[in-house]
Amino acid sequence: MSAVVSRPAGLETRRAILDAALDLFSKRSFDGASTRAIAELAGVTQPLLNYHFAGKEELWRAAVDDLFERFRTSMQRRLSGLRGVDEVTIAKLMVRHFVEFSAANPQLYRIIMQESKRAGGRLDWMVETHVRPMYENAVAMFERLAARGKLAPVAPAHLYYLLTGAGASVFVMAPECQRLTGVDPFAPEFVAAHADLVVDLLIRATTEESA
Amino acid sequence: MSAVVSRPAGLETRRAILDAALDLFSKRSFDGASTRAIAELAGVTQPLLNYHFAGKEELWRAAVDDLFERFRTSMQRRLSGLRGVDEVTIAKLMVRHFVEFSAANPQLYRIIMQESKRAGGRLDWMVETHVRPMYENAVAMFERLAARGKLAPVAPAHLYYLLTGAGASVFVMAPECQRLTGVDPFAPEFVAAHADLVVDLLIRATTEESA
DNA sequence: CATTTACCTGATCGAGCGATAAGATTCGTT
DNA sequence: AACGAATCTTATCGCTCGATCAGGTAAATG
Repeated sequence: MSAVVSRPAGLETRRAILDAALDLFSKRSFDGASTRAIAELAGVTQPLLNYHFAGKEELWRAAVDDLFERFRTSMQRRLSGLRGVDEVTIAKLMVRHFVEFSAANPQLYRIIMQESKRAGGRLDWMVETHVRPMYENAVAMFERLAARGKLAPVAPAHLYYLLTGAGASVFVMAPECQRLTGVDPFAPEFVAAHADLVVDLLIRATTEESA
Repeated sequence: MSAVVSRPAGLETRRAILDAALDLFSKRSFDGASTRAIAELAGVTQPLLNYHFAGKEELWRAAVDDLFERFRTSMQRRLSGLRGVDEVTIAKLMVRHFVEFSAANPQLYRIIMQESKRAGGRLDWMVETHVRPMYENAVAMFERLAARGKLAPVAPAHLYYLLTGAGASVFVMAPECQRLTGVDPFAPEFVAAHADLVVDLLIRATTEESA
């Protein structure tokens, strides 16, 4: 029974709740993020979450929907108007965008990793609703690269987790990285260098070079 | 006030509690794993956890100690008696062992990733007690490889998170991998192939080959 | 055999959890 | 200005959490 949003104040509040929920769900996990903490961060009272969303689980789903939607649209925007461009270049752009998005929105892979550790309803829903389309895009990219000899002919499961793990882990674990190495992984130069590394690792540079 | 363990039954119970705690802490996070659930999985009653350990936090620390200790000893055993062997071969063995250990004990990187998302006392303790020594070993390995031209001269923070993320993520996220791709990442052939891939990615094969 | 002490359990505490009910308030509509 | 729906709050429910306590059982010790 999510409310019929029809006034600007309601939309703003919804937005604030979603942002707070993403922050706390991603850092503290589903169980560790209390609805009271989310409400406080959003600047509202706790029962209001149940007015805008049907319950904690549905708030989580709405927040995850919002985050994946942002990833999809940003990727589409990045790749729009590149119809004639070389496929290897497009693949590099896709990988680079994934790394950059993971740096700007570490919540995405924090939540994915959190839920992926344990079988259950939330994982099932997330995989079928959001992860599988992402995965199939990645697999199609792997196949285009393999057809051009730019990728070892390995099962896509290896490449997918290799790529996402290598590209997103630093940002997922940013507080540890900061404390362990003294380096801020969100610094623009670090993000750029990391994206370069991941691109180079995945796509063996042979002769041509782009982006 | 951890008890002075001096009878075999106590040691066995301690072991069962630690195993249950590792399983649930790693899958459900610190907050999500209730002491009652841990006790039930260990086959004991809940107040017994407070007899053997001073509280939830200290149980967590004991479990994490145990896990890192297992990693250290298994790595030492793997590398013992290799004093004269080529350093590149040793590096490959280290990376391979890391991947294989992450497959056999996904709890390690599940817990590391969980705690690394959020600054706090548990992260501080874990980094200074366990992660930093591991990291320094890795950095020393990177430097030996770079000195032989086997590694791009990149800041160790990049390489460390690249390596660990690429090597451990599949196993951390095994339930998702199973559902998403139908592949069981714990199957021996998958583990071996993944280790090969990570080794090849990190250490650019030039001419020689070993292990 | 009696005593001590390590090991373990049942009962229960206060605190925090997610959720709901009832009512106040705000704002677009007429 | 008045009405009604949308928005938000205060108070409170039942439940589970981690922790404590008093007591029971069993094994090693003298």
